This record gives sequence, C-alpha cells and structure tokens, in this order.
Amino acid sequence: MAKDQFVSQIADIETDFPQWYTDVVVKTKLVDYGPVKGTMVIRPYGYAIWENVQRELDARFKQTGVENAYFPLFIPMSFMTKEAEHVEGFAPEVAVVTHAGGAKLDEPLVVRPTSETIIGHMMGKWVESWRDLPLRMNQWCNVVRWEKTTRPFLRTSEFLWQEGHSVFATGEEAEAETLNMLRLYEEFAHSVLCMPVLTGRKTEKEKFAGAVATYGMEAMMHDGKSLQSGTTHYMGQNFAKAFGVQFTGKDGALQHGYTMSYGVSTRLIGALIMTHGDARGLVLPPPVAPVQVVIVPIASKKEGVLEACNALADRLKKAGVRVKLDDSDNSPGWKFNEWEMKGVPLRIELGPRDIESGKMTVFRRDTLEKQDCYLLADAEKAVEELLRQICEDLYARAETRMRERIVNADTLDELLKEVDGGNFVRAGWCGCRECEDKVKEFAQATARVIDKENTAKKCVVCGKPSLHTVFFARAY
RNA sequence: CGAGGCGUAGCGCAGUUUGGUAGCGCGCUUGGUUCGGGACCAAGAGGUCGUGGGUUCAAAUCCCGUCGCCUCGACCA
Repeated sequence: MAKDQFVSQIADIETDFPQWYTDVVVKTKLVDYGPVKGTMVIRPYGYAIWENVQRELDARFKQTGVENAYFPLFIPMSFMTKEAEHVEGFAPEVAVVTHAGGAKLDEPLVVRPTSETIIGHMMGKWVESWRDLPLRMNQWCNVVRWEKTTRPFLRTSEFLWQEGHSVFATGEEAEAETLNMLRLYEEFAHSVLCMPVLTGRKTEKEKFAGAVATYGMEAMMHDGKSLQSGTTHYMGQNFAKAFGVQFTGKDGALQHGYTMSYGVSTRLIGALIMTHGDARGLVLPPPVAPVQVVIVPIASKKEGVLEACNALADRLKKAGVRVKLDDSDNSPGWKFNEWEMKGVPLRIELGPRDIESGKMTVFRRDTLEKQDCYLLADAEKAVEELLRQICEDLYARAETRMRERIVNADTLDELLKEVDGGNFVRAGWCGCRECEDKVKEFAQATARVIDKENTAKKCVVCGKPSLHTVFFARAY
C-alpha cells in the first residue's frame, strides 16, 4: 500500500517519459517553478549538482590555459545588429530593456542571449599586436532567451551556462581550438557525467547564427530523442570584422583575428537525469552527486548505533567522500526511498546486526543490489571502489543502449520507422537544404551531427550520391 | 499565434450535470508507541472555491467578461 503510493509519486518512465522527467526534477527538489513564466528556481540540491559540474569543467579549462572573466549582462542594441546573421538568429528570442532609472533609455539594452557581441567589442579594444594573441577567456553566467515553450533544465527563459570565447591570429588555430574544446566536452561527458555522446559537425541549417562552422555534442535520452548538450563554434573572421578585432602581425600588416566560442549549460543536468534515471527517480553519477553516500541508521535509539554511524561518516568525510548521515526520525524505509528517488549512488545501512558483525550493508542505486559483505573496517576502500565501479557501469550501460539504437536507413520510410521506434538513424545525405527539410517534414527528425566518415552511398531523400553521412533524430 | 484541458487548504483532487452547512488523501503541529523497504494511535491547525460583474431567498455550482497555468503543433543550449 505505502509502496504503491511511493511509486505513484513518479510517472512511469516507459510510458510517460515527459511527465516522468517533470516529476523527477520537481519531486526530488532539484528545481521549482519561478514566478515568471518559463523560469526555474534551482533549489540547493539541484544547484549542488551544477556546482560539481562547474568545478570539474573549470579545472579542465584552466588546464588548457583558459582564464575566467566576466562581461556585462546588458548589451547595447546596436552591438547585436553588427553581425547580420547573428541578429537575425537571435532577434526573436531576446529580452529588451527599454526603461531604467525612471526614464526611457536613449538606446534599448538587450539582456544577453549570448555574449559574442559584447566580448567581441572588448576584444577589439584589447587586441593590438600579435603578441596579444591568442586571447582565451571563459565566463560563467546566466543568459536569457525568451523561448515559447519551456521545460526545467532543458529549455528555460533564463539559464546558467559557461561560454568560452577566444581569438587567434590564424584560422587554423581557431579551428583547432574549436575541435579541441569539442573533445574536452566529450571527455567531460564521459568521465564526469558517465554519459556517452555523439560529436560532430552541424549542418548549415543547424549552425549557430554568425558562425562559419558549428560542432555539437548530442546525448541520447531514454525515449530515443536527442539532446544537444554542448556546442563549439568557429566564427572565422565574421565577428572580428564586425567588431574591429584587428592586430598588427609579425610582418607589420594589420589584419583581423579569428574567433571561436563554446558553451555548455544547465541543460547538462537535464541530460544526465534523462540518461541515467529510472522508475524510482534520479540516478546520479558519483562525480556530480551532491551526496555520494548516505548513511541510514537502523534502530537508531539502540545504544551505539548513532555513535557508529557518526564515526563512519567522519571517516568517509576525511577520505574525501561527500557523505550524509540521515539521522532524522523518519522510518528507515522512508529514508531508503527518499534517497533513492534523489539518486544518491550508494547507501550504507548501519544497525545493531551490522555493528555486531563488523560489517555494513551497502546498497547500489544503479543496480538496486544490496550487499552485506563489506567490512566496516575497510569502509573507505570499499566506498572508493564501489563509486568507481558505479561510474564505469553507468557509462557502459548508457553506451550500450546508444550503440544498439543507432541504425542505418536507406530510404525515408525506413528512417521514419526507425525514428518512430526511438532510434537514431545514420543515413546518407546529398548536402542540400531541401533534402534536410524533407526529412524534418516527413519524419520530424533533424540532422543532429555529421558523422566523421561518409560511409553511406546515397542520399536518403533524393538518391543522389551522399556527401555526408548524418545522424538524424528527433530532438528536445 | 492555432487546438485541447485545468484553476477549490502547502501539494494532489472530489464536489459543478440537478444551486441549499466547504469535503477527502497526503503533508503540517502536539503527545505517545515504533524503526532491516515510505509505521501506528490520539488530538489539532489550515480555504474571501483565480478574479470582476449578473441571475437568485440562496452560487464552488447557472450566465457574461477577464486573468493565469498546463499539454500538443512553428523556433532553440
């Protein structure tokens, strides 16, 4: 009876995936809805995940020599219009401030939807000589995009992200950086989020407004839909020309720099929820889990139980584990379900029986297996080993699922059938916009990324020779 | 912006067809018994029924207006 009530708190992942997702992010107290439509309030438990993402990613950026900086939230409207494609791409979704200080502003201010323009403006001032290059910066901030429909983490009117912006003396360097950052994201997704991704170049249609080339990282969700989880853009000289980013080269000639940018957002949290989650709720990868180990005391009023739990918690804390001792007076069963729903990777139950035998009962969230073979004396080692194993298994499971659900198609009908079945479809493409639009119209699927090799022979639409082999999927 | 649905206690809902004392579950508060998979008992607090007008002896319920939210279609990290 009580069990049924718990299960019913979260929709069925198999039959009602969108509802399941909403339940998970709200009921596990990751987020709440904000008073302004389309905004979300990230609660402490959800924000702790983001902090872990930030820490891990920031460390990687710094290793490659990228420095953090901060640029203003407000961008003069005139900046936005300097790059033609850029303004066209973002105009429909920018929020504009027209009044401030009790008066109408001479020039409206755009609330940044992304910072290429204002950073381009500053780069124009900062870059004078080849000695100033490369200039590689990143900022952690919020951006606003007035989307028509929203969903927590996946698409909100305001979201948190990281945007890196760099300028180089040559196009080759900027392009290389674009690919390096894509690889960095892929490695990060693998080792921190335990999430397999497809990476590759985007088609012209899916390209960033104002870019020469866009590369993307796509993750496969439980329902077979794709989620763009990160992008890198090579801008060529487009923004450098628009904002006068010029330098004097070694040869004394004045020339424009080459810029690139890259970003990932709080959408990553949505991606990992939908990659690893199950019928009981969240399953968090240990590197980003706010709580990696929860200790649940059993018969906590019995002598010695709480003391033993506290001692274990202290030891694990010293070993660098994010550990929580749940000494609230809820019943153990309640705690089990609560922390499982919240995705804590590992639970240790400690009661009189365990203490007497010198062992601890350990429960793995990802496999739902309970084991009592671990010695209390070796707790640090056991926990470290288990968390590492969970990472590996989470990745392997998601990777297998993705691999099994990437299929080839030679015709539009096949493509539609496979996409309907929740698959990604690998198919040939002649390279023209009409055929790409046809796929969207016929199967509601879009070109996610272009495969590294062109192995298909014919375009899935028109039958002409294939220019690229493309991964098609429905997308969030 | 096109189509559909919903606004009643903190949350989830019933009540509306056929007007007649404002209800249920969960949660919350207090006390007690519990504790190895969402425990139980007892007592208690909590609502201008989204909002404005109208009909009526009487409106959550009927009529007109209005606001807000959710889902699905065109854009996006």
